Amino acid sequence: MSDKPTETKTETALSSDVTEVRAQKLARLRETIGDVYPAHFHRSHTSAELAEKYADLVPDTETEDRVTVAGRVYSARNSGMFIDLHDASGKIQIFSHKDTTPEEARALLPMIDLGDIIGVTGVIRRTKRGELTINAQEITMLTKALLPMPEKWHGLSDIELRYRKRHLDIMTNEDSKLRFRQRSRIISGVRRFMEEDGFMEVETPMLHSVYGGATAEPFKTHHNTLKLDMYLRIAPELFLKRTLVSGLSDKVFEINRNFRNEGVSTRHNPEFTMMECYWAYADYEDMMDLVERLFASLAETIHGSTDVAYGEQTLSFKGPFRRVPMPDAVKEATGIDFMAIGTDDEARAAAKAAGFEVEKDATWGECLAFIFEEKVEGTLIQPSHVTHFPKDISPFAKEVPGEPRLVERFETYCNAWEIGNAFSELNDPEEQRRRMVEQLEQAHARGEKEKQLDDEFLDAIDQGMPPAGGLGIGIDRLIMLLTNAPSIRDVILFPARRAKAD
RNA sequence: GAGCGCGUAGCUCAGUCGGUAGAGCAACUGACUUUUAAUCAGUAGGUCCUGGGUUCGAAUCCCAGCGCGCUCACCA
Repeated sequence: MSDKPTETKTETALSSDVTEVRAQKLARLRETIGDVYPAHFHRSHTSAELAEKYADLVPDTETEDRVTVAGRVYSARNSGMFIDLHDASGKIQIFSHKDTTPEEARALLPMIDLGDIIGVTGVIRRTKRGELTINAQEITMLTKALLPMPEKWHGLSDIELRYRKRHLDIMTNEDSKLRFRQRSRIISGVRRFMEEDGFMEVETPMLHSVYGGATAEPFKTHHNTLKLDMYLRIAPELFLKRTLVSGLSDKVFEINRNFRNEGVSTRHNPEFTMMECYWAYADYEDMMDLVERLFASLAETIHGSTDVAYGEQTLSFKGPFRRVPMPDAVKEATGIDFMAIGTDDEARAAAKAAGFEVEKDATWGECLAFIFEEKVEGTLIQPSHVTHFPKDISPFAKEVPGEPRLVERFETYCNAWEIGNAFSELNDPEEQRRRMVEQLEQAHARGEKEKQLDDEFLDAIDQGMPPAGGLGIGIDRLIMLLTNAPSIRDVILFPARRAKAD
């Protein structure tokens, strides 16, 4: 934002009794036990391993099995006699009673606060009420927490705090923890699917000296030694095609961040994760099959079914998805038959007559796309492929044979959001150059004077790129759908926020 | 960027008509000791987002700013 010096002031809680008390306890602990933040601790089991191992242990049964666990203290009852210890795998109860726990271990209890991380060695039993419990014999302070935990029953519910202090959100909100675990499984599921399908993962630059492959506002930065203005990439597309030209692999993909300097919303974060792939000797229909197989596989991975609940809807990711050409969809929704319209003038007139306010110089294709966005997009709830896009808004796609105004492109829609975009990639060097020059002129006319022609890309296409299908999937939105998340910020660990002025 | 809404204790939330702030959890002191949102008694904790204004008096009404949310625009 502004260029005032950024004070790296951490958001310490306001000084309160709570934090002062903890600081005092820390000081006292340092005096009595020495190292309050030891470097390592060996545990014998996680809580989940114990839950599994002792699943058949009946209530009110003791064992002689000595185990060691570690985790964060989430709650304490009966003056610390009962502690709920949480680790990443689950939780287990710790019991410290004068009959079973040595005095020196119990002496530590008053110094333990909710939120502290401790290690416990003791004997496994199951209580009368059925709770798997460790009768503590040794207790080790592993990390003293100086800040209190959020309220135990409601957790952290303030949305701003959940995004700004994600560690507390995940610490206390089970649904948030589950969602980020699912995110991880989805990302690895995409990677596994693509590799099993024969795609090779590659990494292309995120710093571009010429930005392209999409229409969007880039972030600008500068390389000091090279004395070079650079841009955070808005898309990896052109580098991936150059990789395809190289022959490194006939099937390449990349999962990584794109950056767009545009508005934020429940479906837009300035940096977002995209999976793009290019498949030599395939076309856009092959890419449709790929999308359907990928989505079904991910839904199965997460939900064990291709039916996925999102809000009030049940989305079916069982292929094949509905496939509808854009002109047909618009005709169905509005009665306007763009294929029967010959010129840009007639297209604008038809749009106007139907009550759409299109730009004065809008082309036939822009009118078609505009009406599609206005009338059709919002109705595409179940996964659908919209095919046959107008050429004038698709600079990288091949013409539909016999239909020079349309290209072999589709976008996959779900819940009215675009989540996939794919084409039969244009590889005719002369046509490619013509269309990119045209796009550049239009961009300059709009005042985007920094936009440049990517000569290195065009040079690579001159070398000969095999015919190929290309596809981009917005991974964050896909994760939203698969995890029933209402906002993109719910699936991004640390979403972009304004600097907190405090 | 625009419109609407929200901002009160560490956390979750009340706060009526404008009369100077409350509860639960967390914390502290103590009691109790096989609990599991443990229980009981007591104590402490506030820049009511910030700054102006109206008023005898503002958490409350008005204006501006900051932050957040939602919708729209740009975009994916």
